[in-house]
Amino acid sequence: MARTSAYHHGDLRAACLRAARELLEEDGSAALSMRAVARRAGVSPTAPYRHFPDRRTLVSAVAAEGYRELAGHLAAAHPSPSTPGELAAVAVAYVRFALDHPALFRAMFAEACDPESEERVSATEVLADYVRDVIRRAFPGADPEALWTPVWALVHGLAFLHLDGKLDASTPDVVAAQVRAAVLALLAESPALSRGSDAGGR
Amino acid sequence: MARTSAYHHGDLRAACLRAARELLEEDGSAALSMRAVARRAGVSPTAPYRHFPDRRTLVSAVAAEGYRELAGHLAAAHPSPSTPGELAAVAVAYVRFALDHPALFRAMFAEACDPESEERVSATEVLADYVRDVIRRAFPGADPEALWTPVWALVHGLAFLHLDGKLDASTPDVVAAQVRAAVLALLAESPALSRGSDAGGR
DNA sequence: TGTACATCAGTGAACGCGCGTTCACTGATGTAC
DNA sequence: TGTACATCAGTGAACGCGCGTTCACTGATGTAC
Repeated sequence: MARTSAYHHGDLRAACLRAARELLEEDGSAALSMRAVARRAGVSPTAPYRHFPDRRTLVSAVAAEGYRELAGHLAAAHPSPSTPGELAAVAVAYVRFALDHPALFRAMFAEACDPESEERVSATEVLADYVRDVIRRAFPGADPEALWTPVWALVHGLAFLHLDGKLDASTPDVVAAQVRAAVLALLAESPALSRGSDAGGR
Repeated sequence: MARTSAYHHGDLRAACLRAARELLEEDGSAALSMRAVARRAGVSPTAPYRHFPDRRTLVSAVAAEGYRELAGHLAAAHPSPSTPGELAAVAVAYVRFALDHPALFRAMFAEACDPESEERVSATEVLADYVRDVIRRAFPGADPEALWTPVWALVHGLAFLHLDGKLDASTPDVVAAQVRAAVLALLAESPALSRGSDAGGR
């Protein structure tokens, strides 16, 4: 953190990202404008352009931050899940993240995104790798390449359906139970998948 | 279709919906403004307000139309799927619909929606009922209540991940193969699910 | 069949708004000598 | 240690824009008698 005069902000880039996050969480993606960000960062309307060439870039940077945060959140739920039950806990964390940060989650996934933001692309890949890893550990007997897509899709779909009110999301507990049940229903007893799952107690 | 003078449009409501759909498909949800709709319908900027009290209502009406269309599209893929393979075909149709109408699909699912639009809510329920029905037929031995959520979530998640470029969506065939594989990987061989699946040849 | 009138579906001007972005600028910082 | 100057990160006025929505209005339609 730099010592700052009133004129030179010191770390405007970070302040912009923080402001953007707050706007997103408070009022949704429509509220995330360059001007609003500047306003909230206490800076002239054009100052953010020193750090982000345009709005797209800002949004991409926020989204990338979101991916990293999500990854951290999943890891916190269980550092190295190796049973369907532990995997379900990670799934619950994924859905919870979406519900706790709806606008951010949508910015990360549900908005036209520019494929050119390498920061964004690479952050996505980190997430995909994480999923693959979890699969490998939870289902050592199965082909991770064949499994990671459906598992991610299942969890991702649960997140969105809850987010959009298509499923009951009235309390965290209800959501958690639903997610756990859904994951286990599809994963727990399939011989194609669990071949090694209960041997893998880590 | 009513015969119309230049002044009285005749069926402006329908024309607005059509215009909104086109704007959505051509330029995404940001392009769907009341004024743009009016412009495209060849009518003064405020004429649509005769039929839709505000923008939200218009968007909800478009989304509701989308749900009905999606339901029709699924039914067209297979009228009464009763095996995992047939269910997979329906899943492919679901994802295809999303990729063919990305902005519409997002308007239907990925945008803050007003829960007060009964048209919208009831259209969603039709869709949910359809999924339940499919499950009942494809897995007569299983509990449909326990299954319809994860199955819908899986397919829905596949749709979104493809839509957002997180999975390879370069050609329809690639997508179809991926979706089929994902659905079958999770459903085909689970004893908890397929108990009746291959007896149901219909 | 003809007329009076209520209703309905449009018009068009106007409101106030916030937006993204450009531009020429200026104040602060740090480096070379 | 002191000065000259390049660089950098801000400012603030201005651009043109399209938006949602309001309002008082007017032209067309259809119904009652």
